[in-house]
Amino acid sequence: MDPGRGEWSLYGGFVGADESLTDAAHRVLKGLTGLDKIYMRQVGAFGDIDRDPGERVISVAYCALINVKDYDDSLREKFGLEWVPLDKLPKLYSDHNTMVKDALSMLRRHINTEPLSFNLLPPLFTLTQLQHVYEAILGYEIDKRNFRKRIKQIDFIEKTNLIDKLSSRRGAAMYRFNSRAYDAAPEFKL
Amino acid sequence: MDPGRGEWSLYGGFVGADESLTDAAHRVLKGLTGLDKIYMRQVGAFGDIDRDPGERVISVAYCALINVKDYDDSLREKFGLEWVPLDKLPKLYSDHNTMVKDALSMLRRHINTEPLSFNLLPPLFTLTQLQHVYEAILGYEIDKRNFRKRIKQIDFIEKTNLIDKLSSRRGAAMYRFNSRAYDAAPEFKL
DNA sequence: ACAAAAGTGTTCCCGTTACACCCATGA
DNA sequence: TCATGGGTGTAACGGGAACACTTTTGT
Repeated sequence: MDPGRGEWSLYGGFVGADESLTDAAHRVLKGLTGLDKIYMRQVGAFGDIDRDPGERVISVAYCALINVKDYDDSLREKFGLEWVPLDKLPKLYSDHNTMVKDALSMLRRHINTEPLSFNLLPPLFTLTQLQHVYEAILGYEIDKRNFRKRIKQIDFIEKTNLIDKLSSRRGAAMYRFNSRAYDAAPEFKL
Repeated sequence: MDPGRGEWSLYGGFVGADESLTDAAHRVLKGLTGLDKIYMRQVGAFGDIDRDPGERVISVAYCALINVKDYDDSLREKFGLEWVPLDKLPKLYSDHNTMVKDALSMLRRHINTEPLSFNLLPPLFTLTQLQHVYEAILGYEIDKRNFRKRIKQIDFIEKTNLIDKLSSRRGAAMYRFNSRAYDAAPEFKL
């Protein structure tokens, strides 16, 4: 968002006396996007003295994954927010660039350990869509055959009988994240 | 430490209005141990509402590596502290067990990426000592030959001509961490 | 017919692991 | 001489990366 300080910044809020950090993060996110029950992880606490020229502020950054498709754009305009591609990220206010950097490396570290990707996809998705999510998060391209080989080994990504005819002439099989199978399996490694 | 609540807890302190989180962590550690310029990393912020039954407290946990040999034991008694082996760690106050767990997994994740180990060793050390540090942090035993093979590839761990005659009859070559070489090398991976 | 995306196996390479014996020395 | 820890090489394995062509169908 643009708070009028001459630099863009991440959106934030204050923690209420009777809510946890996690609750506060979800509250802020919900107010901003209308979305709830979302993948969200703490990035870390930022506590340099002069991070905010006004008063002393300690911030705890959180990282959430939301699908822009689910997002009500009128909220964006209402709050003066902009979506920015990571490779076009400008210099941000204070230490916010560090927050983004830390969040991103956390995402990359977790993508093979936690079912992140499904927060960015509709309930039914094609393997190509899933691969695009991986490539977006990792920042490089993946070999299609190797990727599909890996996915096939994961038992909580289920193939359905449905065919998506929108994205290609031939049609692509649609897959589904089976959260029941995921919860049952103690072995992570996506 | 034992704050008299009936449960052991980690040691903490409050952040001053004119010091950063990092500075506060170092200050507390120094007051407690006399040690400074120590490897220290933030573990995370802990913000549940009822973590402290008294008043609302948000804690930011830090993890430091200190060599007990460097530690003045009179400080320990003065503050009522105890060193506890991880496998004997009791149930701690509030969410402090989570802090320890998170700190440990962070250490394990970083041991191959950052020169952690040297904070736990004297300036000159034998390969067996270094291996013991690895085993202590990772929590399992490592094959001696494979370990030494890996270490040999690392150019910022230097063999010296000095021989340690204390730990064995035969004597073991002593090694040194070359911080100059480390800073010069952009490739991490210890 | 052709354009556009879906789908499919094999080979190679490299890093990790497993594994056992001789050496030097002080007591 | 023997007990103690120091020091060394090789073979098997497995996961990851590279790589190209056929299929389906709407236009």
